[in-house]
Amino acid sequence: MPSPHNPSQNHLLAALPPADFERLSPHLELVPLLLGQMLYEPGGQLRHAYFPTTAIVSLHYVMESGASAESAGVGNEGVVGIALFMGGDTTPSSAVVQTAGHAYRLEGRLLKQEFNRAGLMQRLLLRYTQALMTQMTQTAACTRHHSVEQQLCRWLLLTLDRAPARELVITQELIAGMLGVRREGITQAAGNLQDAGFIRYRRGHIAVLDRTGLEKRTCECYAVVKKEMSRLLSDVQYRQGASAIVT
Amino acid sequence: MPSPHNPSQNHLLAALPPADFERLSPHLELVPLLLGQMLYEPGGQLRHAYFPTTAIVSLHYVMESGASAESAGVGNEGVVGIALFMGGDTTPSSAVVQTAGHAYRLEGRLLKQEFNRAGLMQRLLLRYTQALMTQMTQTAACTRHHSVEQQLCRWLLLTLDRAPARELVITQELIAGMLGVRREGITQAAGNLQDAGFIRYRRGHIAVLDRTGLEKRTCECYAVVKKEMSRLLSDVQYRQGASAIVT
DNA sequence: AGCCTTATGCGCGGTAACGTACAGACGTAG
DNA sequence: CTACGTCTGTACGTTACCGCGCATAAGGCT
Repeated sequence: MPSPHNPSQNHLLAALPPADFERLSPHLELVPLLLGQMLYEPGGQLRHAYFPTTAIVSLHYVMESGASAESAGVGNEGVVGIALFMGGDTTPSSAVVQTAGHAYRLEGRLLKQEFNRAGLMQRLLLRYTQALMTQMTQTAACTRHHSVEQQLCRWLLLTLDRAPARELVITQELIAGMLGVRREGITQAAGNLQDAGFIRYRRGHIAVLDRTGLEKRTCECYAVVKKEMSRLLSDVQYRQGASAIVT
Repeated sequence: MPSPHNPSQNHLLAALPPADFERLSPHLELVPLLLGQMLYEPGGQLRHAYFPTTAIVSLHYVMESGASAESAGVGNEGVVGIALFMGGDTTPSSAVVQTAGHAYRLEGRLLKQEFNRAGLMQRLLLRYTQALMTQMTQTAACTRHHSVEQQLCRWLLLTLDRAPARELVITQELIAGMLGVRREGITQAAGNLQDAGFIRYRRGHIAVLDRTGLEKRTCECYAVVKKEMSRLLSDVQYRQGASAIVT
């Protein structure tokens, strides 16, 4: 009986040609990621890169005052630890597990090595990084010009796209931390969405009932990020389909 | 009598070892960048990369509503056209000249080629890209949590660091567009700073009289970006000093 | 079952920034 | 040197979000 876990659940890993995959595979270690766990601290030396499968990780900056704001999220479409191959080795922002689940981790040294082969993995990582930048830019613009409710819709949709189920396990308090707003602001916005019949929630669980409704209520930012992601990573998604064979 | 312009005025170009520089140098074309000029449109194919010397370029996203927000600025410490070597070829955001001046431009194809040599230029470009991401993250957080006045201070300082003079040529209207706020908001904040004796301005000109004052009045975001820039690009700055010899 | 932690709901006053409208002031062009 | 366009100052009501405080309820734990 095979494990339900498989590196191909991560799109980047799934997109690798067999030869590259075989080379990395022995070094991929399945690790559980717990809610709230900090994968790396601001300024701390990165040891591993994480390729999420079912987990979702949030990249964000925490201010001196304790206030915080997410700049981007990472799910099974990407990897946590960009700085390893970008050459900075660390960043001033932190990576925190936003949805518990699993990831495959790889020693930083090996990721760098693989990157420097200048093969498909390098191309994938660079294109993924660009997608990440789009997310960051869009987050900044959205923060500036859109309402909390619109931002909540955007966040729910982006998270849902990465989540294995249609129910998210997260408190309003945590969502508030991601968006950098008050908890009460989320309570109110979520209340509106529930009244509209788009979502239903209870103590740390949010079920999405009507995706289309959320898409209508959110701002353009969701679509921009989504479109750019699929443009940049389209071949990644294609190959992911093929990965079932490998399994 | 030599031209006052020199590729080494751009830190990335200045940091190249002579061999690499000689290879690129014949293809570097000095171009004037006019205020408001759009170097590339959202989604448009990038043809050239631009290495600013005296010009400053703003990367920002323009919403459907016409509202906009800057995600990062690029001066002589960097390059405009990251997407060329990241593999996406284009981005949903645009690049607009924020301070008129000059830049050296290089055909996209040649930049890609140089990047793929996997030499120092690649390392520089990647580290610069990481610095850019820090700027984006910080902009998002700053937008969320800090006042218009603090953001104005941050913006002035970052711009000043890239400007050749201590007087900036820009209207309040344009600054408002960068920060994504109302023009009146800038008028008010700038008025405060002038009353405090930190700046003096008149119709499109802003002279900075007291840097230290601005630094005291701004938020932590300026320091974070600045520090990360110098950490990631320290050897770049070092070599820039040496470039005087080449001149 | 009952308790106790933790998540959510709600109200109130405060405020920063918005949208709009208009007046003055600068400086270039004619 | 006059006129006009552009940039800046000011003032209004409006709004979204904040900060605080507390009430209520849900659900895990013993």
